[in-house]
Amino acid sequence: MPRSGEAVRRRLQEAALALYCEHGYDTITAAEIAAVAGVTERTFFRHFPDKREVLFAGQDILRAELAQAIAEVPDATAPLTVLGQAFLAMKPILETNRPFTEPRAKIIAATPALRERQLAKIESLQETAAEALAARGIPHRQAVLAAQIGVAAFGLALQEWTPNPAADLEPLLNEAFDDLRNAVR
Amino acid sequence: MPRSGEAVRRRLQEAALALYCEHGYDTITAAEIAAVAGVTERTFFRHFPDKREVLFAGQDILRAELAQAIAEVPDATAPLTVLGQAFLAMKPILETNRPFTEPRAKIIAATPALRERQLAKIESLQETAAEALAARGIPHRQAVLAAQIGVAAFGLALQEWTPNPAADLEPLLNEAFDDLRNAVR
DNA sequence: AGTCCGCTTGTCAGCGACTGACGTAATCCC
DNA sequence: GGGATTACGTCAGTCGCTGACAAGCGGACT
Repeated sequence: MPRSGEAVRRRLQEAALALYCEHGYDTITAAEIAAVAGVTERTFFRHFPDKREVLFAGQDILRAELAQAIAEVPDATAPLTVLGQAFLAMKPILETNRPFTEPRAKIIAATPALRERQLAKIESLQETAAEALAARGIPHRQAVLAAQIGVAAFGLALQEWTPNPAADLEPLLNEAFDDLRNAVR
Repeated sequence: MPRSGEAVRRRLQEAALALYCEHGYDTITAAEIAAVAGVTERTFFRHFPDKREVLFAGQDILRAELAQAIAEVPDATAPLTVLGQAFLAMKPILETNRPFTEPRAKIIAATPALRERQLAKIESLQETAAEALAARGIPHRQAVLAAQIGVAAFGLALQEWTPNPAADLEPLLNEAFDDLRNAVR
């Protein structure tokens, strides 16, 4: 695997995050990001398919981790409890990326184009969750529905966890799942 | 109100739908759509903010109808049953637009950029549903959660209703809500 | 009737996102 | 050490989208 190019990629991500934060997503051009990273606009688009995706790199890793976490949950029949434990198992990864996720969330919330992309990422996360649940023997439709609800609860918990440095993920996650269960009645 | 311009707008929508269907979203340019509609590319972008939005016009109307339907549901404490009845009340509107929704759904499903936009529209539908529930006196967080689940069930029912001309919406809706309730346990 | 006004559209110039083709320097592998 | 990847730069071009200005058109007012 090419060890080179990885450094450029990281520099592009950091430059993009910093510039987006300071000047807003719309006013920053891809050429400017590339210039700060010391490369050309063309190589920016070689590393990322478009100007938005530079903020969503690592989503593939997250999906893979979630799939593995779901597969590794010890036997629990209820799909939602499986998801709850799987999400909790991803805590270390989330904490590692924490310094990036907060400014990232701010720009995304302030930029409709980025919010759209994020919704697409969330949907793909739902799909992998559904597949991972199905692989555990849960019927297709039920897996899809549980994934939808579970990911929604996960997002709700993250939404409160992200801007709050002192908060612990576990109680927020439990609270979100409980509220979701109550909302159905 | 300008009665003129409305005809151009409709022609643009129909031309876009037809061209997208036949040649795919990506290969069709805004100028081509405009040419078929008998106008210039510039006026296309005067009627629609971007190339995607031409397929999602009328979403504002749908949101308004949903808000009104939720407000008009006779007293029912459980937010999910309110939503169920509200969705059912929108049946006539959905059936009116039916000839357009099926080809539309096909292109959207085949085009990631359009799928992203649709997810954003669904999110805005969730938000209006949450607001309408809150206006009924339902606590904020509970309203948001119920809206999330309810809209998900609605989308599930629509997904089966759209490609099936003979299907009735009501049983599909009930089925979706029931499955969702069961998925929580 | 004539004029003024608001609205819609056409035209033009221009920026930024993105892509394909081609050349080049560094790196890897034998 | 030479050939093959690999990552990048350069160039040219298309398309999405926007601002500015002018032109036509109907409706209102006198």
